[in-house]
Amino acid sequence: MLALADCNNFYASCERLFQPSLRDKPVVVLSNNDGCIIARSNEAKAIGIKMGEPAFKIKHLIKENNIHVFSTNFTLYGDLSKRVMSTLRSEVNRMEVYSIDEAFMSFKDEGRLEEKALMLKQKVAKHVGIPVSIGVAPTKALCKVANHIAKKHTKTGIFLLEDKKLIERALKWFPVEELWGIGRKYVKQLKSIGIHTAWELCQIEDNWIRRNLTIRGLKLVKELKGIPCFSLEETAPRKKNICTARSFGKEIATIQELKEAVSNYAHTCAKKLRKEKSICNKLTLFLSTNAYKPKAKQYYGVKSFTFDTPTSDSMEIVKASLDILKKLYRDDCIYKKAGVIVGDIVPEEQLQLHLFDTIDRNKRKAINQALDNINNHIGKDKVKLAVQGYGRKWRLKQEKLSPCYSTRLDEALTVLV
DNA sequence: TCTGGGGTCCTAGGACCC
DNA sequence: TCTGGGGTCCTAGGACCC
Repeated sequence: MLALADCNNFYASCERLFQPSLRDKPVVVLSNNDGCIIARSNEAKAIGIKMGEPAFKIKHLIKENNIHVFSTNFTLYGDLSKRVMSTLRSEVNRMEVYSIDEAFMSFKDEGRLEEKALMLKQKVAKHVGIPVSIGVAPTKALCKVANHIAKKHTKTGIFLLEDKKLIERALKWFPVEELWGIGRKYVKQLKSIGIHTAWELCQIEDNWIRRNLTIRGLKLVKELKGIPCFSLEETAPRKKNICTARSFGKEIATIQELKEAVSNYAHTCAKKLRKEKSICNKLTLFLSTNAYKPKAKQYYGVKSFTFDTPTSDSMEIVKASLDILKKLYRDDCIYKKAGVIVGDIVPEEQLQLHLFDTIDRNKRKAINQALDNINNHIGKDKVKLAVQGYGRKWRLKQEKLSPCYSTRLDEALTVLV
């Protein structure tokens, strides 16, 4: 048996954790640049705030209902996620961290599965303070179903889906659009042929599923029938691509400002590569104008570059990005977004040298290591490349940013006794 | 009228996830 | 005024090989 633990309204719960007075209040968290709603407390959901809704469109609702708004604070969420995961890990033998707020765990056939789930939930609540729901079932897809039921239709936040009859009952009621792996397009296609529930999906012949929903759809159906097709992946596989992309706080037009933004994104990609002990062969840069301004001139530029020798060197990756930028830049456009993607990633130790390489790679490695060490010690980007600049204009808008309570000593909560 | 058979590798686009 | 970011997997089709 497997269990899926999923944090309830994770980002909203993180923000609330340090402001207990918001416990029963509507809370929302915004995306980067304070753009869209990406998390809602139950109270905010009840008011009718939708996921992904642009914040400016619901200003009136926020005001009328006194909804508490937060800018996204990934440092905080990342740290609390780690704490939730380590608490769960302390109680199970095998676990897969599936996302920032979800983990699959193996539950041995030791009976009393519900009690074990309840104990886990209570331990996380006590040690970290984040509410989780847990679904227990024989396959991952059924765990997703069980978790959904646990979250929406139980008081305990625990649901066990083991008994064949109970599984059938659940699937006959479970809407196809809530299934894991069934997105908007597939829902439309399925509904057009009269499939509305998970159970009905399971009645379709395999060939049709295979043809229309690909092999992944077929695996989903098998999992719903209790045949495991997705195994527990205990170690995260090496990333195949790493992307750093941002919309700018304000639109920018000059190549100088773009250079600053792009070199910062490129440097971030390089840092992420080094953290994973990976090197990349390929670099892609893209630039885009504001697609929400249809009257303005629209442009989307994208171009890739292949390194002769794979690298994770900040200087090399920044330089290559700026070379592409020069080629993509058009001075008759106003830009809203840019991004750097490094791909074709291999492990650092599999470095294939190039016969005519001109860079002293050992020296560069030492420089990058020193850079990372210093910045990890005394603060992000305290030492950086000059080209990264001090520009303010393109930086994120984060007007409602909460403190990094759990990762910065100077932002820790002050308690008056 | 009618033109083989058996492969691999790469990429773009589309679907999905959180 | 104002609309996120970061990923994966699958498939079809093209280019190429013998």
